Amino acid sequence: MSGTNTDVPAVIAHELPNPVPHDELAACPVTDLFRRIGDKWSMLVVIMLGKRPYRYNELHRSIEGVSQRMLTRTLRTLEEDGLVRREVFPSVPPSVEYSLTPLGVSLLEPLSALAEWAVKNATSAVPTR
Amino acid sequence: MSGTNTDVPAVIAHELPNPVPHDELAACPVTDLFRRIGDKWSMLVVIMLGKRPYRYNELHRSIEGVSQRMLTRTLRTLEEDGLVRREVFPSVPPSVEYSLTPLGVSLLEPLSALAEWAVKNATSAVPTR
DNA sequence: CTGGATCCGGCACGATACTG
DNA sequence: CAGTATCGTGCCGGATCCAG
Repeated sequence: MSGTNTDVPAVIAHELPNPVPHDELAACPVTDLFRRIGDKWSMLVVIMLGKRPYRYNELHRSIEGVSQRMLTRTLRTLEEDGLVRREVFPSVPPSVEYSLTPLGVSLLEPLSALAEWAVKNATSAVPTR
Repeated sequence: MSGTNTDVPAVIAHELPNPVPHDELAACPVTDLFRRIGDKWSMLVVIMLGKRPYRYNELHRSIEGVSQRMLTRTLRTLEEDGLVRREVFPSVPPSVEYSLTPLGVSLLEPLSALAEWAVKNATSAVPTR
């Protein structure tokens, strides 16, 4: 059973001796990560920006389905988390370019591994839920 | 920049010629995957079950923070998606054991890659958002 | 022990209108 | 072009009670 697994780290099976000091915080880093990029658009944007830098409306048109509001919010959050860099070029029509930071690029690799899995097993899973 | 990346698939940059036939469906497999396991507990459960099979309350105690409702919902969904297998043993106190299907095991690998990334970069990212 | 049923608050998300 | 402001809604998710 444990023959071909890749030595899953026991980062989840931690025990919390103190039943959460103040309120409740990110239990484990994995949970925290998914709370940040596990929303509807974040990883989409990350993978897009992994191919090349994009401008705002360019992204908006490419993703097709995201609202301006959510695209802006997603980009802001990713920027705050240090995954995306925002560059403003003071041209006559103002242009803003978004790109991945080194941290974002490093995230791209495990993320695309997941993406590849999704593509592979898209048909084998239940299509119509 | 493209030296050490793992050849990111262009699964996202598809174009939808028809602006969604009926309602709206899973745009791309990646989005679809995250809509399924991108919730608060799914990948937690998958990673836990990747270590060994668990019984219900065993899982409930291990994850520490999940409610019965959400644990049940999560397990049901994962089962419907073919990632988790549910076995009922008709003992005197009824016992149910959950384990990963082969599909679930295959998902575990890219998932743990993401998990490792999260652990590595947990400190480098913004801790207090 | 393994859940199901119900109530309910918060927020993720979309649509629309407006701005510099 | 690149956003911001506001409103409305669905459903995610927790707490609690109930059941086989």
